[in-house]
Amino acid sequence: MLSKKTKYGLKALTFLAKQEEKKPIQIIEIAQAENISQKFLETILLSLRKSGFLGSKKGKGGGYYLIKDPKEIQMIAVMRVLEGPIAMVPCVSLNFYETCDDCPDENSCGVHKLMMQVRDANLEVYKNTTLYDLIS
Amino acid sequence: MLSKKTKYGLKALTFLAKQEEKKPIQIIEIAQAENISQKFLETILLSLRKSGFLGSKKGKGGGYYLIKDPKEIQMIAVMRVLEGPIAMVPCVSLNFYETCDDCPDENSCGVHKLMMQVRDANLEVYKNTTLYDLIS
DNA sequence: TATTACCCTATAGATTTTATAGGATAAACA
DNA sequence: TGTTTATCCTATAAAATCTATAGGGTAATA
Repeated sequence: MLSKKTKYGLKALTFLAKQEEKKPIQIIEIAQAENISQKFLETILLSLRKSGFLGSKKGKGGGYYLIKDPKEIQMIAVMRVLEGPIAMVPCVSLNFYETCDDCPDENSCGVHKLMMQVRDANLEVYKNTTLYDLIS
Repeated sequence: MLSKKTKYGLKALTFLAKQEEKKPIQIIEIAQAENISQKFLETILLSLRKSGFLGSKKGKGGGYYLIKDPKEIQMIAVMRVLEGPIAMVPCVSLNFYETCDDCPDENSCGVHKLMMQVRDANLEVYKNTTLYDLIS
């Protein structure tokens, strides 16, 4: 299952990407438009800013805005920040690799084999999709 | 993340598929070979039996065994039983479709668009992989 | 300096996952 | 026929994770 965090994060990003002007948008405006709890969204946007996707401005007229062009934002990077590793098991993760305690030999493990294929299929999608693709 | 239930279920299935003779194998033997809690595995095997993947025999000499040839067992069916829907959001699920309360229009929803592609990529893998592929 | 709106961490509440308990049922075999 | 063996089945406890909120801090604007 996709977490609400990821879902809301993606919705916020698409909302910002759809803006004509690139001026800051308030959290509350995004929250209302996308039916998201404002406080929850606040923490999500914060992590997106810390990850380099968003910029922010404080005070009156403040809010969040996209730093990069939507065409330059790959879903693979967004998903890793919001949802975590692409792989469904750590033993096939490219960025968060860990051995399984219970598994004596990865190469003869059927789960490993299957999950490698699943990982690759997902990587393919996320690498070839940008934020722009989601709004067009 | 892949749940332990799914991981253990897949391991049990591959263990059974690897058997030369197709006589019943006791839960405890699978549990020990694959480092799984016996009682937890018991509930997993039960659901695999109820779903038609396994047969069982009670009493001395009893245990679980595969009903079909590993080449006839598609991962798509196994995954749906163990892990649930393939789709990451109900609004793109083929078998468990539900609308999102928060989303006024699926067709203009970026999350929907992305998750359709992810679903299709995963379906492709799970449909084209059999239990036999995992042990060979 | 008052107001606005993001910053940040901790933690409460809800849900799901993981695992166990404990007896019921059925088959094998002496 | 009675004992042993091993699955059947449901409820529930324990743990982990996800979702959401609280509540004050900080910086920018006017």
